[in-house]
Amino acid sequence: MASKPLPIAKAIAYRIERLILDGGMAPEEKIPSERQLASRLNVSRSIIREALHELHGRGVIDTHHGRGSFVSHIVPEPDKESPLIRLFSGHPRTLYDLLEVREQLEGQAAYLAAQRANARDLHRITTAFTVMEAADPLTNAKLDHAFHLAIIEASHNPVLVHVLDSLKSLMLLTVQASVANLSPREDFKRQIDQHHRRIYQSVTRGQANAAQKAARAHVRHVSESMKQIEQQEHSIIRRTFEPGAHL
Amino acid sequence: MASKPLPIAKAIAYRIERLILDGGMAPEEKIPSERQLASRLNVSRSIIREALHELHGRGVIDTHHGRGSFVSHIVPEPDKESPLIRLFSGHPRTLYDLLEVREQLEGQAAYLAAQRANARDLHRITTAFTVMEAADPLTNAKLDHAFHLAIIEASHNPVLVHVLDSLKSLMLLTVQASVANLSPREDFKRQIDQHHRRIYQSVTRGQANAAQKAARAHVRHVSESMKQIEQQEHSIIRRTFEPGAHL
DNA sequence: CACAAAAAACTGGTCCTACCAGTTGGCAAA
DNA sequence: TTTGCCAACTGGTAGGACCAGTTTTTTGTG
Repeated sequence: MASKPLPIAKAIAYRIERLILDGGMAPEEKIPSERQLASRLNVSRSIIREALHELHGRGVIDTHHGRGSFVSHIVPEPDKESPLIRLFSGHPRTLYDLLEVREQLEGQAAYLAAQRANARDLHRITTAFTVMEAADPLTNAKLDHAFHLAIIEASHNPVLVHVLDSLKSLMLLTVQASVANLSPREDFKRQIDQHHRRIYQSVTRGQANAAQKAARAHVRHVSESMKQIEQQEHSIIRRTFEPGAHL
Repeated sequence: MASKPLPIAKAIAYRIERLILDGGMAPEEKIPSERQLASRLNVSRSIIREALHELHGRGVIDTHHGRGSFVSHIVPEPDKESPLIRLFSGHPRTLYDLLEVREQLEGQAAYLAAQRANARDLHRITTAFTVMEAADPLTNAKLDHAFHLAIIEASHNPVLVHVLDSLKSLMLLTVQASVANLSPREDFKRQIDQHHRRIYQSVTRGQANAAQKAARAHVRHVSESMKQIEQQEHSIIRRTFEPGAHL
């Protein structure tokens, strides 16, 4: 009694989930089109559609007419007030709680990435790093994020990917502006660059412990810098948290 | 601007769900055949099938080849609990990804608790610990959870509390059974107790590093024990995770 | 050259028809 | 009566045709 002849649609749903998990797909990432999946998995498009509907029912993906299907993220958009969002907005202190947790998780991500990154991961990390290094400080925010994301995904731990994504979207609600204010300082940017290089080298060389240490130091440094900024320029961060703030 | 042009399949899924709920259909009750529904609701059978797949994904119905679809006997409670979370359950590998993350965060929680716990925190931790130690192994699960929760909350980091709570509820979906199988082993329980004591003492004495180390070792030990169990008793865990498995 | 409009090339959404594959129940033959 | 087979259900799969949004490319201007 090996196993019951599982219906293909269910099996396909399961395989697509695996594609999402093993592929280290981040939330909001686009899933191959129905026709692509159909030909790639050698089943009819009907089956793919049924499988996708099941996954949608489970809350795994979201589908948009004409655009495609996307991996959903844990923390729903700000529209549905998540208890978290409400808790966090308005309490600057929580920002540092967030960074405290991020320090651990980014460290672990770097650690695991150093151990598990495959050729494709290393290529993506290298690309992100070189692009980021060459870019001007203004457009740096997204590239910085891309670099960190590449490392996180290279950890091949979907739980880590999703948790850090949640934390990130929480931070976006609060800090993005202040990071931008942080960046221009020449010395600060140079320190950040040095951190990034240290992380990059450790990961690509497979030095797990060094990578973990570097990533933790990086987050901690950002956190402490923000604390200083906050003390110096009271208004900036506080304004960001103002109820009406829009980013 | 009444409502967005909701896709027919989604609308049909909603209508069928209402047929089930408003119609007061009992669990195990057969719902009309796909062809019947199609003609009665004036849509193609494809749409019906996609809608039914979505309902299956939500756990509302179960479908059997040649027999029909039936209202799921599991309480279709308006869960609202974990949306994307369900992606993780059903993939054994993710369990260890989860534990991997938990190891870090429980460690950090213990570390922070050792630094920040106030008198009230210490009292709660002590109470939870003593109660747990005196309890019989059967009712241990909840007490164990209470103990860990007390420490996590003593970290005074709301982010940490929330994230670990999410992970915990994830694990409950998957492991509870196997942990129950794990618990009876006398030697295992004794080891666990020793871990708990080590964590307890470190936290209450304010030894942050020791607390962190102990908490990490604890989670890692649980994880490795489960791996062993999995190898020994292939069928138990594997069967639980089988795609077609119904629990 | 720059830029906006049009067109092609995507994406998912719906319908259809035919056929395969399990399940059930009734009817006929032993 | 009992056996066994054959419809007539049920869901499962395939693939084509077309509609309806989105994105990208091309093209026709200014």
